[in-house]
Amino acid sequence: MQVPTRLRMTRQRQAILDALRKTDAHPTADEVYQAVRAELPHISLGTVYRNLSLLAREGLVNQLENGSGPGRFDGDQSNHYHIRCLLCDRVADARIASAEFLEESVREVSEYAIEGHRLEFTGFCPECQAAQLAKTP
Amino acid sequence: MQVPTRLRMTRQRQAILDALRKTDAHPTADEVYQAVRAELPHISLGTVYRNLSLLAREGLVNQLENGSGPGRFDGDQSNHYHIRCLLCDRVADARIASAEFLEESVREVSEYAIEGHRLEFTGFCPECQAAQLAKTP
DNA sequence: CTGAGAATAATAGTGATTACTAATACAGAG
DNA sequence: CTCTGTATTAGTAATCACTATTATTCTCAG
Repeated sequence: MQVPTRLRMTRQRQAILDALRKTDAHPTADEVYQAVRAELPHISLGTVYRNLSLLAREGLVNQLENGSGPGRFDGDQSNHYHIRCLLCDRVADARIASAEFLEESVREVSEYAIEGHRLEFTGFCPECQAAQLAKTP
Repeated sequence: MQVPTRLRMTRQRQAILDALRKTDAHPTADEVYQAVRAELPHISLGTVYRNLSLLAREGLVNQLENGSGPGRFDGDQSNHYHIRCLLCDRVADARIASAEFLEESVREVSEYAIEGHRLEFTGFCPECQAAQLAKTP
């Protein structure tokens, strides 16, 4: 996928994009900032925020809708749902089929012009399950 | 539904709960604050926030997962999904059947202990649709 | 190469929410 | 009903995530 000619590719922007594509975690802006600082120690947090939303607008990355707490970003462009750990807030991919058909049901009962849906699963990640078991034997 | 004996029912708490149950809108903490001030002019915004999350923890109200912007609350205890207007952020109820069966599909492809799901629809409310039409004839 | 305009670093500001603290009010015991 | 202990409150400060501002620097089309 080529960056549109409108968008200059600066070292900072490239580093942010690389950092996101390198991981299968779903980092927050601050985590991206920490990661990119290894390469560009003088990068500004504002630059990370600006470029993440810019790249999201251009469709090069996805911005996850956050239940609460800081927003998270995903370099994986294929559309898929997410599972969020209720204890550590870690996010993993839920590779199930799209549930777009639900929108049709809503159109039948609502005056709204339905455009899309957000679906996220909640639960406990393997690490936190293990930690819970260790605490209560 | 009786409040657990642990929870004192202060005038402030009761007013917040009443305000939420009286409306079918899905007000933000600040909107609840404005509404309750009609009755209790000296109530503090912090009190509203504290009681809303307390009532949510006790299961007396629901806290909507906010995409972005301020959180919203719902006095309606029956479980149902929501539709959010992409332009004005208004929230309406989407009275379709629960899609709990999706969780089973996720359990098959994930190590996470799935506990629930959050589903929200997005679109344009009747008011904003009309406004859009008026702008581009 | 070079210069116009886009992007950056640093910092200040904003909006939503939470924390703190001294004062107050609720609810059960007497 | 009054007393008393603790939960709760009002008011304010602080925090958190993010956005705006601005002077300076960097990119890249020509």
